[in-house]
Parts: sequence; structure tokens; C-alpha cells
Amino acid sequence: MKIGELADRTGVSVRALRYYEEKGALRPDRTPSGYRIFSDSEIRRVAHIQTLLAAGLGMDLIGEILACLSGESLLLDDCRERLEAERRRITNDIDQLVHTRSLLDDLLATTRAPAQPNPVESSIA
Amino acid sequence: MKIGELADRTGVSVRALRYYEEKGALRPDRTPSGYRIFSDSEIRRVAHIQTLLAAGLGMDLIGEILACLSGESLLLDDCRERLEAERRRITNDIDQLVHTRSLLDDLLATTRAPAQPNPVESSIA
DNA sequence: CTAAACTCTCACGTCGGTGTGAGAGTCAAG
DNA sequence: CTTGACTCTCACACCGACGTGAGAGTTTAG
Repeated sequence: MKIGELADRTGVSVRALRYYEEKGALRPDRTPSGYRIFSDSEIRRVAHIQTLLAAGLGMDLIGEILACLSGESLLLDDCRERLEAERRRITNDIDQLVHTRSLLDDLLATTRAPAQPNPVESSIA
Repeated sequence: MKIGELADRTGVSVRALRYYEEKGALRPDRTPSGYRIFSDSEIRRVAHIQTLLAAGLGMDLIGEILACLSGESLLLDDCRERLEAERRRITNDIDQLVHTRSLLDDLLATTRAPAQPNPVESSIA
């Protein structure tokens, strides 16, 4: 499919898709005239990119990771290290967010008449 | 204390502190010559700002929140709504991060010889 | 009293992920 | 063949939380 269709099916802008390619996270084929051609599997790939972006990973890193996982690189060990580092960072972020949520609860408590159970503690807990 | 000392004691740059004031999150007094004067309690306030920033709240919002909690505004209900909205957003972010961490685990699994317990599942769980 | 250290207020630079044209080529339908 | 919808490649604009001087006044130590 061409870039417009991929944009429609993923909800990601055409501009963003071109940017992902620029960073090495997508590797579309090209028609003789230069049009990018994506396979259906790229839809999931784009979803992964979105997920990783939302988690705070930079596009440079995402590009390297996806390239590496595509077997484009022999630096598997290096790649694994980066992934594990990001995993740790995410876990830290989670802990930090949990802590911040408590702070917000404290702040809320100061503006509210005390007592009042707990409004569904995330999916974790 | 003057701004330099506050910077030293909080680990936040002088520039950032001025920026926090600009956004209404800090309200230092001024000497006749214009120097900002902070009280010791501002140290904790700065820590709170850092925490909220790290959680993804924007400075504009943080400024409003802290101003409101200082009793500067009568819009308590409005303020509470914002706080609760951010609380919900943070909970969403946490869930999202947990999901992303699973994705990373999947990716890691594809680069590793299978099996291998679990490396300390955050402080939650 | 002087020099060093600090502080003040502009105001422009940075970085990352996109938006937004500009100008030009390409493809499908009538 | 023409029109309109897509696509291409530059390349500048944007936002948010600062960094980084510039130029000028203030305070402190010797």
C-alpha cells in the first residue's frame, strides 16, 4: 500500500510516517517513480513505534532497536542492553508516577473534607 | 535566601527557578534593589514542582495549581477538577507504561534463549 | 575603594516529534 | 489529454522547559 493508505489505517500522519522512515524505523520499498510501498505487516510496526514513543523512547533509539530486531545488525547484545536499559527506565518512571499520584492525592486531600475511600487504583494494585 | 543558594540547595538551575516564578509557581519577595528572596519552605515547593514536571504536567498548570493551593484563588472546585483530571491521566500513563514494558519483554524474548524468570517487577505487583 | 561574585532583565538558541506549505512529479478516471 | 488526487523532497514553524550569553546594577570580601 502507499503512504496515504497506511496513514489512514494507522491514524498516524503522512509526515510522521516519513519521519519514522528517516529514523530507520520503517524500511518501505519504492516504486520506480519513488513512491513508498508498505506491506501490511508495517501496520503493526507503526503501532509498536507509537507505543514506544508514548513510553518516552526517542525515535533514534526506536530506529536502532527495530533495525536490530529485523536482523539488520549483528549487534544483538548491544541492542539487548539498550532494551534492558529502557526497561529499567520505564520501571523507574512507573514508580515515579505512582509516587506523584500520591502527591496529587495529598494535595487533593487538603482541598477536600477528609475521609473518602479510593477511586479505583489503576489496573495494578 | 537569594536565588543562587536556592539553586544550590535544590539542584535546580537559577534559570529554571526564574522560569517557575514566571509561571506563578513561586512567589519570592524582593529586596529594594530587586533581588528575589526565598524562604526555606520554598525548597519543598521546588521539589514538588520537579515531581509534577516529571509526571508530565505543564508549568502553566503547575503554576495555577500551586497558586490555588496557596489560597490565592477562590476557584477551589475548578482546581480540584484539574487535579483529578491529572490524576486520571497519570493512572492512564502508568497503565500504558506497564503495557509498553510487556512489549519490551516480548522484544527481549525474541533476542534471547527462552525461559528466564522475571527481574524484579517494579515496586508494585 | 575596588575587584570578584552575584543578581537583574531581555531575548535568542536548542531539541524532538510534527505541522505546514512550496514547487514539482505521478497516477487513475473521464 | 486533462483534471484532480496523491506523492515526492526540501525546509521553515511550533511548543515547552530550559541554556546561554549580553549588558547593567548590587553586594561582599579584602
